[in-house]
Amino acid sequence: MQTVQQQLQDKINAALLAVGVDLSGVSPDVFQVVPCANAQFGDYQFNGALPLAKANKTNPRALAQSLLEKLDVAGLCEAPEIAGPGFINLRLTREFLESMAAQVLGDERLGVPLTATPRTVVVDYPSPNVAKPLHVGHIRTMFIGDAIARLLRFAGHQVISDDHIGDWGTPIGMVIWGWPRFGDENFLGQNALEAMGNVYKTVKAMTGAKEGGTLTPQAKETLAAVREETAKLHRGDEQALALWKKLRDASQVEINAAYAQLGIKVDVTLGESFYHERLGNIIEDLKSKGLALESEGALIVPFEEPLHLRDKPMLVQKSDGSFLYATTDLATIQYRMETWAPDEMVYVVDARQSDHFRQLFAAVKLWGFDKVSLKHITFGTILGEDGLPLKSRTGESPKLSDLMSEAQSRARATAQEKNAELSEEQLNEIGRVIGIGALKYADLSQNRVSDYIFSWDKMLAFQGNSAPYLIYAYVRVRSIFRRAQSEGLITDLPEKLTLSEAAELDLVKFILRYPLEIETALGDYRINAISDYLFSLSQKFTAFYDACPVVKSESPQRESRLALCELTARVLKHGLNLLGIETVEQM
RNA sequence: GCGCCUGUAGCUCAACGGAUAGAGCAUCUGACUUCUAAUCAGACGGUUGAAGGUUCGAUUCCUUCCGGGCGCGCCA
Repeated sequence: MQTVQQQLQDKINAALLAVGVDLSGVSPDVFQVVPCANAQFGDYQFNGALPLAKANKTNPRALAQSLLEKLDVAGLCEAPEIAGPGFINLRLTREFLESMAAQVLGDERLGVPLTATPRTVVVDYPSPNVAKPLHVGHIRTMFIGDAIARLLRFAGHQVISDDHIGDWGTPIGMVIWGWPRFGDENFLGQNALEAMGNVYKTVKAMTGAKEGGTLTPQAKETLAAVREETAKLHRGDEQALALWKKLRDASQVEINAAYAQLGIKVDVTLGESFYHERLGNIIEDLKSKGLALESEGALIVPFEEPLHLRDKPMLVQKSDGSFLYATTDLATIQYRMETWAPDEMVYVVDARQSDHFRQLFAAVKLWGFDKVSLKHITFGTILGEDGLPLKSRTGESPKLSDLMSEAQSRARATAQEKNAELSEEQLNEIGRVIGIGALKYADLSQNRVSDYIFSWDKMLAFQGNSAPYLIYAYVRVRSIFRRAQSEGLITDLPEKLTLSEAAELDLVKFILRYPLEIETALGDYRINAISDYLFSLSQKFTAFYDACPVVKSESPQRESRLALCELTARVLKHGLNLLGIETVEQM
């Protein structure tokens, strides 16, 4: 089905054609029909008359007037109006809204069209390092990455979420070297990530020990030993490999458990180690193509463009012959191209790695993969209360597992306090859904590019603009339906709604904007467009809930309001699902 | 030094180049014998860091300056 915006757009386009205005030299997004920011002007507006007037050497109001004469919106809108300097304001008719709402209700996709240009997209997330514990700093890649994957899938794209875990670099080398010295075998079985994280932190501290600004002799010695241990692993040394496998598998179990608790779904897990056999060939290939050069004993890929990378080459092989992150990333891209031939790869990674990805993407282009679109979807850093980034190695950042259990127990306690009729089982489920949902919402409702300071109260907010607020709106609908059911008032959904109150009209109009919000969010992966929309939707529903009795109203208004409730609930549930947030039936 | 990001209400944040810059929290006033008050109605709160520029129109784009964060060859 066509969205409201598309229908209006078609009418405007036809009018533009009929008037014969010169569209050249004006950016196409100027012709977009958009929702009015302020409802007092109308529901949608067309602002194109202003820029077009200039190109056509006329005045905007006159141009808007001639457009109006050719604009046929009968059946959709009331008579259009020209306002201000030349805005054309469109107000949808009640009849149109009544019939559109029923159509959307009958549509599995809630009125959201499938993309006209499906792509195959690899989404790279969360890609944690197996040697370090998961802490709150990891939630952004998990939540944002997962939401992007869900959003793309819903839009009709082929998505492969690929967890590129860090299991072959220096961090795991540190743990392998340190394990016989500081490792706790018993603890490994109980909490692998923490057991390994402890060793990692110890070794990291040892290799970083400084005196008067330079590394101590012991630190240098340890660093050399770690490098040798890592090199042994990469050479295929049996002992190192056996220990590596044991440690990696143990931490993978825990990583998987965390994903399961958080509802993070990855399609494939292909860590760095998966690519190690390719690395030598890649170096040879880069050399033979003249892309890689020797510099200070190491091998680099230099760049001519972009300009700021001119003095910033990408290092692909260390002077001791071992490989780096960048090398593995090249291999990963090669593998993905061979295996899935994607149109796009999306890396959901902290903004601090921007330079690395610029280098990588530039190198990949030189290397010959110039068709695939490579995107680094950056996000801001989560900072500690001191305003500095959380660091896993200092161990001072809250652990992800603590955050999850705190969220769930607070949500459970609140539910128990609010509703005495809930069973133990229900309380546990509500605690889980609301707790995890609140965490996700706190992160996803924020513009992804900005940093934020971690705060328990912010992450676990249960009032106002928060997941519980949205889920509560959903629960209220379910509650109405339970009541209606018990009173025998459930009938087939009406073919068209019967709208009279301002709150009803307002709600319907907003529901019909869902496709537009999905489109906005997909534009540059701005997930908070969805959360903002859902919050406003919940506010509008609550206003309706307060103003319009449902069960106690008379037919056909009752059926119409039930339909409107159902529609709201479905959009809410659907939108929350795109964010990876579940719903409950009662709370 | 170079590069990227950022500066909006007391706090945390929104705002495809569009009309009177919006929410939440906090503070204050009200609303539960009512389809669940994890709620609602209302009040208070702004020189969008500063100055220029482009535009019919700038929180949004450009320039400069000021403040904050991050990154910059053998880590990932």
